[in-house]
Amino acid sequence: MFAMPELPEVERVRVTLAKHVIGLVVSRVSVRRPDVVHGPRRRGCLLENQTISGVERLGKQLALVSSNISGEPGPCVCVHLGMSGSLRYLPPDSVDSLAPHTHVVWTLSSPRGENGGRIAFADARRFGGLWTFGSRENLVKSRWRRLGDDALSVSPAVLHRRLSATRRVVKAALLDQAVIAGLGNIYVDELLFRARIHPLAAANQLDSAHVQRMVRAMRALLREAVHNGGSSLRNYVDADGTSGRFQKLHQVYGRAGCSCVRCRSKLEAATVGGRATVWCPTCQPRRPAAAVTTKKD
DNA sequence: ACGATACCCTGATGGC
DNA sequence: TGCCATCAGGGTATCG
Repeated sequence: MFAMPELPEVERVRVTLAKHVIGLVVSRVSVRRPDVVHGPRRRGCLLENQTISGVERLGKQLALVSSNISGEPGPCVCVHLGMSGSLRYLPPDSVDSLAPHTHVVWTLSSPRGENGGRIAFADARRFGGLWTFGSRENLVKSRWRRLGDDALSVSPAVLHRRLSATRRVVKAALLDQAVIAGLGNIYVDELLFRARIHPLAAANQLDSAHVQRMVRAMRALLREAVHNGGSSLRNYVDADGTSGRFQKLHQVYGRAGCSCVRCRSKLEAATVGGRATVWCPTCQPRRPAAAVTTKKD
């Protein structure tokens, strides 16, 4: 348990960072730990002398998108925060020394050359990293092509199709970023609880009503989490250094053995898909379809 | 094709 | 107080 940035936390970083850096020029890049940077390393690949034109997100991954001085598309850096990564904006007047494990620092200036502050990428465990691309299009065509649709915008039909194609248990499938992008251990447990689906239910046994319920619960959950600044379990902060509050609203994650907020049953726990998993045995029946309809058995 | 497992890595935690 | 084993987890790789 550390920062664990999932979709809501990464979205907060995206918004808070974009607010400060769009339109600024990268005047210098300092790579303090070269092994966190993957992909081409030619000059400019880390956005030197480029203007930051956008900060995008797909699932848990971010992209700093640039354009050159004439506004033509420039290189692009994909940022994955992994378990413990952070991307902070440090304003021009900031006197704070860099956080421990800061691996890359972008120094920014306004188009007129005034001090524009800095962006700092830090990642203690180094499960995250940076990937360079010649253009945004290259990122989307290669690395991001391997990801499923974003959890905030996936349609029930698409998710249903993806889930129907795997015999894994639903929790394992939802954690797979190629199935759906953005969910991690916390939000999968929370959304399955809200949708009243057992984490060990077979993904390909869910009917369209289940998936529809799941998508509805997922959107509501993720939006609430974003609006609450995400979940800060140890030290997650957004680009401004602000912590989230959503951890106080978790209904099952981290509550193994506690009573269900809905029915007071004792929450159960097990390892599923290699991850600690908590659910309510009453609210989340093992066979969602059978629970109401089946008479004989 | 899938599950199980190991690995990467560091900091927080609990036991002694 | 201090040491040490344990745990946490996103993603990838490997084996069965």
